[in-house]
Amino acid sequence: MHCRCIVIYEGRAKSYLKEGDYIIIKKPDGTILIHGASKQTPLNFQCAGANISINKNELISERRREKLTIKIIKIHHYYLINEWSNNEIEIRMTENDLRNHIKENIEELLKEKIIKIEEEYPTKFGPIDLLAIDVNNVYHVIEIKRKKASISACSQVDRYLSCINENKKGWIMSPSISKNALNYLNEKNINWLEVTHQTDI
Amino acid sequence: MHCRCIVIYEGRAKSYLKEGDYIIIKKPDGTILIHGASKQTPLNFQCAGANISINKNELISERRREKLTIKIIKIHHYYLINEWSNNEIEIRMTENDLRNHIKENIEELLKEKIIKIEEEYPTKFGPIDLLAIDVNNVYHVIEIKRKKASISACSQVDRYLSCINENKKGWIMSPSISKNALNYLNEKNINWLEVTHQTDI
DNA sequence: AGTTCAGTGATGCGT
DNA sequence: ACGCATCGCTGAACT
Repeated sequence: MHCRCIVIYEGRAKSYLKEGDYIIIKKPDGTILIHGASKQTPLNFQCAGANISINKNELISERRREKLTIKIIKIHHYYLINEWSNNEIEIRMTENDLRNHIKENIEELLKEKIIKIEEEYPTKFGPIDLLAIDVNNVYHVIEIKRKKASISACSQVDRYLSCINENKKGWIMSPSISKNALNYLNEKNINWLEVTHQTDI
Repeated sequence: MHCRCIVIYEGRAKSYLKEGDYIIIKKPDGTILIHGASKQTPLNFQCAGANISINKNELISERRREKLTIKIIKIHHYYLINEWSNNEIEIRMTENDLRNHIKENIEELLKEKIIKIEEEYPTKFGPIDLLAIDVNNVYHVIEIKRKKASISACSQVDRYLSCINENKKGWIMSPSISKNALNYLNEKNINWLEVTHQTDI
């Protein structure tokens, strides 16, 4: 629907969208999107599962503690979508793909004989992406990032290392790493290894 | 536009969206959105700044190293948007709002006489949300989160504290905090203070 | 229902 | 450009 309207939101935050001409999309699952003439993200929205009611020229969408109110002033165009697919998209080159690739080539990457490897190994500070134990009983704590690793990734490894009471070595594996992150690593017992996505799949 | 199509993306990742009936939105800034019948997020998209070309029944959008290809099979409905506002949305209850509130009430919150306070104080590991210096020359390093603080917020404070060579005290101020984060705080010289948003504005 | 984490995150701001 | 932090992040998986 293309219309002139005002949008008010109250919930996790509060927002006010002043009168203008916007595109409003309502999906069968209760999702509402209000799009302006630019940007990928909607100006306002309501997520799936909302209950929609109409009061005169107001469209009200409520969901848990969130309320979206659209005051409709003039409808420019209305279109009802009869055929609308609900297919999922297939995505590759995710962190998971990279992790599988690293796992399969772990001995070559670490240049050690590995006797055990665990994915998402739980610690009290969160799960370690890959924990590899080598033949000398050194624990390799590996954090994987699908794109450039930043300083927060270093802190993650740091926290995980503090949970391991064995001989240990920290690793960040990513296609690239920020300068600050490298500086931080140099002050800690953590290593960075460049890994690339398998794009030929 | 409502149409039957197939969408292929190659860039930061790769994706394939199988033939189906979807809603395609093209914005004046080059943004493209492909929406399925559910979810708030688009199935595929291209961000602002892309160049669009048409080759027979294929719509190709290129931007830096990203290429989105839409193979159009059948157009069910086409609508050209003539009046489309580019207004911005006003949002309140953001982190910035919370920071201002904390800044105004800093002495009451810290229970100290404060002689100097800085916002976004720069360090080599990033900017400190609020740095308050009290009458005893203790540096209070304050990290603010608008909602539940997680363990990464603790690491942030930890990194910032390592940049201060004075008597110092670390703080996280947020409406709530995760269990893991509290565990981490207890092992460090960092405090958590519950603060709430001013919702009456 | 809460919690945690990845994401083609996007977006904005600083250097 | 890169680096960094926020977001009503969303969505998904697990508890």
